[in-house]
Amino acid sequence: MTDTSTRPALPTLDEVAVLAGVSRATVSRVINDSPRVSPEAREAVLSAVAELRYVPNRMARSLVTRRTDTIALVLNEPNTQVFSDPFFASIVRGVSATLADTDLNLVLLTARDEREQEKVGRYARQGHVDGVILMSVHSDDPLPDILAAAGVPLVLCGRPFDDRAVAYVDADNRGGAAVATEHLVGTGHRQIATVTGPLDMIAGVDRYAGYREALTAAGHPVRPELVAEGDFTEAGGQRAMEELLARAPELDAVFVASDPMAVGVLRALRAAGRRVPEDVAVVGFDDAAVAETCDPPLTTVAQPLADMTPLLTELLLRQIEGVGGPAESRVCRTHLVRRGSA
Amino acid sequence: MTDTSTRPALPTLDEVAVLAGVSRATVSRVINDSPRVSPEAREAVLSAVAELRYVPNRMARSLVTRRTDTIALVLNEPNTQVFSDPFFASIVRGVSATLADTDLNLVLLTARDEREQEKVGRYARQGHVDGVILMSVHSDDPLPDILAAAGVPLVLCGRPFDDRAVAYVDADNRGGAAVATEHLVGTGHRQIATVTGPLDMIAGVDRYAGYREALTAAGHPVRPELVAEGDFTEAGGQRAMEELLARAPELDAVFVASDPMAVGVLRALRAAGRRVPEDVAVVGFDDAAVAETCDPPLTTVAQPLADMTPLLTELLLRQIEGVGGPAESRVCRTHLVRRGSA
DNA sequence: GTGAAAGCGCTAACAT
DNA sequence: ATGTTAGCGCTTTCAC
Repeated sequence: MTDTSTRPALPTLDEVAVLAGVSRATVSRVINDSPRVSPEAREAVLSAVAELRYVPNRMARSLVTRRTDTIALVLNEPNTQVFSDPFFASIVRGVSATLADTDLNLVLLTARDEREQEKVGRYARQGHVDGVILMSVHSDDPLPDILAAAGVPLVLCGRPFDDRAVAYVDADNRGGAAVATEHLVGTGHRQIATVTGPLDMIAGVDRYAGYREALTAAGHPVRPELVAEGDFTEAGGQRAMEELLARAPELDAVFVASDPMAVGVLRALRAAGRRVPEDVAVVGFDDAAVAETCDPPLTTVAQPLADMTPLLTELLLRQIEGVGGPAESRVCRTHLVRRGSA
Repeated sequence: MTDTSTRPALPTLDEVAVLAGVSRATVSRVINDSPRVSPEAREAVLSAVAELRYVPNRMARSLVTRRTDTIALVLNEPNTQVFSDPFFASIVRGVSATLADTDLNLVLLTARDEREQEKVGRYARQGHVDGVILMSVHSDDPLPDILAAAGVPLVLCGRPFDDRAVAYVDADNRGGAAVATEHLVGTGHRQIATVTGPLDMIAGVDRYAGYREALTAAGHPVRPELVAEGDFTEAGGQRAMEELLARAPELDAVFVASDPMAVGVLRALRAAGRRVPEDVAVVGFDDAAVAETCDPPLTTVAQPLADMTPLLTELLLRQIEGVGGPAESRVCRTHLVRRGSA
């Protein structure tokens, strides 16, 4: 009995060629759907392929084509909770759905600390992937530079802090936050507070900027005691809201920079005996599904995921194909979804 | 100006060799940490490598070594919520931590439907990875067979349904459930119900088996009206508990097959005016962190993740190295963690 | 339409 | 300790 732990020798192109009675070149043409093959030859090759259960060796192919036909989605987030973030899950699902009918593979890479970031950088530089989609970029993220320096096609999911020459796709966070705040202004509120996202994330910064912009445009002052920083989690939202209630009980509305935080905000308001929306109006952002489950359902600014995920792969593929000039970015329009009585 | 969208030509081994004034073989030896290199030669090569920013081409290397130094963690779960499952997140974190000090790469692959499963199978067969860890295997999962047939080293995270010749790592679900149930018997309870996991998952089946085993051993009958099937989610647990309360209000204890479900169970009990643990004793399984957050903290059977994740990679690497005989499996001991007053 | 031949960048005997 | 040589399995001109 031979060693069963050794991987079986896989059939090669030549073996297929011999069995089909043609040359390696012809087999290669059939495999790659070249039109310059006679029906008989194609037939013979295909049946040989089937008989031998032949699968092309990607390493050999990549060595000459310089393509791997796989792209990486890198999750660059130190804390563990990335996975539980529905935004993240939606992006993964969206991108993988976009790639479903192509022959491109998608691999997920995590980079929780500096060591893992370097590993990811190396992985990409070594030619394992044709391009990278990078998620959740903090201000001090070294990965964009590493990858850009290595010439690896790159698209960020989320606007980078400094407006460097990197392609990205993002929601119009500033505009969406402004619309949300304008809505509160328009419904007659005057003491409009905000629970921001973490201000070391661009989504947090931009949504906060939109809030201030809308207040200023409406002639309202931006009062520091009406601003509390959250961390995009339920618990963080609750904590921030408790802080706001302690500092400025006179507030009559809140723009919450994410819907999971809004869940915590509602809990804090309820605990404090404030009624929503009669006493305090609340508008969220981001995850319409979460907003829907609130009681009462929350008016929220929906993140246009259906627009964003196809764009991510589209821009990346364009870079990989090498068409067009400099890396291109896109910002997707957001819109207010009115719900309940807010 | 040349085309900037084209990837720059990367330096090769030969260029390093020329610059260092040695042969390619010597460069290769330095790169691969061979001891048979003089200090001077090593020095010269290393500085040439640094100067050219040389990175070995993995495709070329893999073509000859037949190793990619990357393993895949495949998430084979149709529904979206995998990502939000803390068990899944823990496994990913654990495996990637185990691999941190090695030079092995870890890629995550998702397989949500049959099409994606085939894609994953192809990816592995084409030689992109040295081995696969497969998570969340349902009874009809075709992936194990596909991979096994292709001779791809494979370790399942979770016992397979049929006891096929596949390596796996699992917690002692049956034993743990039995211990949990014995604990309820031992504390004087007589009407011990259970909220099972989904019975198309082996973890659900095994924990249910342990429950019955313990009851039978104690001379108690297994009463169908005391059994309700959940789906490992909070909402599912709550629904199942409501069902049990309607069917058998006389119950005085519940073994809940997962801690997230236990959260729902507690909610249902509270809503029904039942007090825990005075009126109904509850014991959970699986996620000690969740059990800890319950009010009061839940007595639970802890999943031994710290044991399981290193084993997953260990067994896989052993297969990859080709040492030892047939694929080896391991079941990790579970233990009851007493908390609160239950 | 098809085949012959030349590599892609690397490792691994085998010499020396 | 170092260099020479022969491929790994595939794509791709270039002839025919």
